[in-house]
Amino acid sequence: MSQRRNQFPFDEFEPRWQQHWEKNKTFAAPNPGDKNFDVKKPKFYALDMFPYPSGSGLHVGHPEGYTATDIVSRFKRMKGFNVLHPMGWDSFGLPAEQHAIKTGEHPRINTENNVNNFRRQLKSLGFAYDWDREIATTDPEYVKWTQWIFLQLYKSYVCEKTGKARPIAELEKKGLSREEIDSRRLAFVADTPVNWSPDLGTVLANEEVEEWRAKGHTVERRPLRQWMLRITAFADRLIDDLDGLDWPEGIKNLQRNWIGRSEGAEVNFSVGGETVTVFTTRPDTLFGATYMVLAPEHPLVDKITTKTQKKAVKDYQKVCSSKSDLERTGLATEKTGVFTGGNAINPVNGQEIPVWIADYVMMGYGTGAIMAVPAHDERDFEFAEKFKIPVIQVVQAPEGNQDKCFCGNGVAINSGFLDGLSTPVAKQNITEWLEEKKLGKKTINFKLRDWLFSRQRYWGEPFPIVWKDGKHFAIDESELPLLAPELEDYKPTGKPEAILSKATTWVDLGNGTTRETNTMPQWAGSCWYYLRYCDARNSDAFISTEAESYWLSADGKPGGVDLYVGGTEHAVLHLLYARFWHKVLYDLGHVKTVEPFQKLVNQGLILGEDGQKMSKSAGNVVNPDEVVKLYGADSLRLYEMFMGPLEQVKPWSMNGVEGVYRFLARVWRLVFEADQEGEWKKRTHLTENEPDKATNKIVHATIKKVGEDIENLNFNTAISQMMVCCNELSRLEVLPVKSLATLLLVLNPFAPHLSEELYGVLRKAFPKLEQKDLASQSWPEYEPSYLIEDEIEIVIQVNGKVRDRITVNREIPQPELEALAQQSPKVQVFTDGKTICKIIVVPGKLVNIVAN
RNA sequence: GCUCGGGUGGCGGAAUUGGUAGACGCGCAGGACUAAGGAUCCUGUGGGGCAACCUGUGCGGGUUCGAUUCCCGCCUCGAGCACCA
Repeated sequence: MSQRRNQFPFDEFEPRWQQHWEKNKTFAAPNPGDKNFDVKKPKFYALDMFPYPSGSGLHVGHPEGYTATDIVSRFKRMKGFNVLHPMGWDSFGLPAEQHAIKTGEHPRINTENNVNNFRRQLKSLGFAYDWDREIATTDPEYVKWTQWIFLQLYKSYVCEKTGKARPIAELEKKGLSREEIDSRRLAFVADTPVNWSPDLGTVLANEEVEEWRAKGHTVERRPLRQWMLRITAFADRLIDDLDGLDWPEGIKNLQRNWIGRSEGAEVNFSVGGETVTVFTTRPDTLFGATYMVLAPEHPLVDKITTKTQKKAVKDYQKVCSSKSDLERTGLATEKTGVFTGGNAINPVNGQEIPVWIADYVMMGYGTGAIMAVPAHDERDFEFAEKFKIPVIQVVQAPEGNQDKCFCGNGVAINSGFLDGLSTPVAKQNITEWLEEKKLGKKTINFKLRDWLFSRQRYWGEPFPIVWKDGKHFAIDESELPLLAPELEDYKPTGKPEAILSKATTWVDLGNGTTRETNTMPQWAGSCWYYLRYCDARNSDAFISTEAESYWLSADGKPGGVDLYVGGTEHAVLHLLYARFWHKVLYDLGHVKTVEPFQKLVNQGLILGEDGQKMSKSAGNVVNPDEVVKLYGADSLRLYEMFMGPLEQVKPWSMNGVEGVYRFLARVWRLVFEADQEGEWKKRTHLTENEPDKATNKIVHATIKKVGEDIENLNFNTAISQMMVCCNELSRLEVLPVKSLATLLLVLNPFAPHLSEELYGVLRKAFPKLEQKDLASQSWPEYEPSYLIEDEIEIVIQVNGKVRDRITVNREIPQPELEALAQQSPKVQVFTDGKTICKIIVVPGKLVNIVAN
């Protein structure tokens, strides 16, 4: 490749400005109590989802969201806000540990290297972060407070009356037993079936299983003693509080769906002396129940099964237990099941119905048992058809509905005292009836399960817990942080024992006391990092009351972070977990907002140039370092914002980068021109004269448009407007510096290096200009009168089609305009011989003549 | 199957309390400058037609003086969820 000459010396001035900002701490945000804190300034908290510092470095998806928040942050600063715009590292995680397994090197070393590389890359893009607030979830000082928050969960329970988290000490005062108290903690131990991977040496979350299997790891199900967090106690609030948030509707729906609230009733059936409770959302169809199904693992199956069916039932249970949840539920396969031989008595009419077991009923949802109403449930219908079980209609579908199996609302029939009632009324009536007879009750069920919180890894926060005589105890807060000991090797044992159990001297505290050896999942650190940024160096508390009140003040809204930008991949993980922790901290009085993130925006994925997802195997990965080297940081920033709407998925294009690079070069050449030797020399066409009308118009239209577009996160159209402005200024023979300086000022949030560099030159040459960096200046006000034209162009339509355009005075009276329109020869071609029946005038825009 | 979000030139995209479709950029074509241009500048660029004009925002209807925008019915792409009783 031949040598290419840069169109402007970004490689020289970009690093220089980055050092300038770093040295002057230009973007340091003062906290309440700090010397330069101005209490009159409103705050703005712009947050990026902090990255996991992987070994492969930044990819172009990171700067997309980061540039968006950076532009908004710089803009808000200019608008007089005290802006919190921090960055940090989600630095616990499996890859660093796998590196350690291979090399024997402590994961901290690998993590630090990666963090250093990420920091270098981010700094090379000129983001206006307050680097004094940088945090890493692996920092001992950070781990300390993550563990401290865990202890708050451990020491809390949810009051049944208020639904709020309360200190566990209240239960101790009431004299509850140790067992009762432990069973109510927000952080508790339970034996539960989990996904265990022997070669990874840890349990995995359900949603991680597929990913690791695809990479060739084995994952099996087995019951293990695990730490859980009682997120289910917050299910209602996690759904209800979504309403007040400025989040994409799609993400809200994902969370609602994930939490999965459904209202219905529990109904008790009697089966051979035992009571089997089922959950249904359609208690109104109780008269139509023609059989019952238990999950194969249901504890009552053995008691119910008759002798003759014993073998068939056992065989079926065996087949089911070997299937994973995914195999059972993944592809909608044909219904299977086995009759237990037992019969249940329908409480509403005393009829006997057969009890089956089938794997389409899950032990983990509801009560693990259902009443089957084949006439009004598709799954039951399918099952009943296959096994020749009767179908009884109990809901009359509205007129015209021909479905064999009708699942909607209608009118109850064949249902005794419910007959004639509409579905919602019937539901209510039967539920009241069941409650009266103590045969059931109104119930709300959730899909959400408690959060499996322990991992058997090394590279995570150890639990601040010790064990003695089979009981767990919190360690004293003064002992935090509790750090993991050094290990000889990090290889998994292959047994479902946490890897920290290898560190016997660390584990064994004598007197029969041992440490908990599990560690927390990566989510622990990301659950509260947005709080720590507000007061990152506080060693007395995870956040001070003053910092919390100021930075998270919400002005009546639920959430405190003003803008949170990141990908959709965390929709039901991080974003749900963080909301949960925040609510616990709220209940316990540590924060004053109910929600953490008021406004959330998801940036769209950037695809490769080929329209495919970027991946090493596809060979379409774009390296930001490479782009910065060829075109500069400003070009990268500007291109990623110019590609299209922030939320949209869009493909990369190097030609597109070239396009914005040319635009920046044109801005550069408003100030500089190359002489014979190719050296950049300041141009002589700059003037202190007042701009003319047209120049004022475009410049002030740009101020207005760019400001509004930034507020609405429409960066692509803001850039387009600045291009138009630059093009117009390029055409001027004499360029008023005043206009140019304004363009540079509005360009500054987007292309901070180039704009500062050029402004630095201007302000030296023209002492009348503001003698401050652009970053320290105020956002300009636009002058509305400059935007008004005296002469405007009016479109003239005949029957809705454009036939002519005329230029008229802005204040022209309507009758005169109508007359002018009709006089147009081009219009008359289409109106001749026709009757004009109507003239529609849109002021300032068009005239439509209706003729036929 | 359900939920959400899309479908506009050769490409990324702009415009919707209904009012000039295609801003801006890329690409392409022609020209200028030049020893040279893969730099820069100028001009053109949805399709058809020499032209006047005709036509055009996934498809089919509707409302309207006027629809990319609103309504009804489809097709299609992407993302997520998926036997949740």
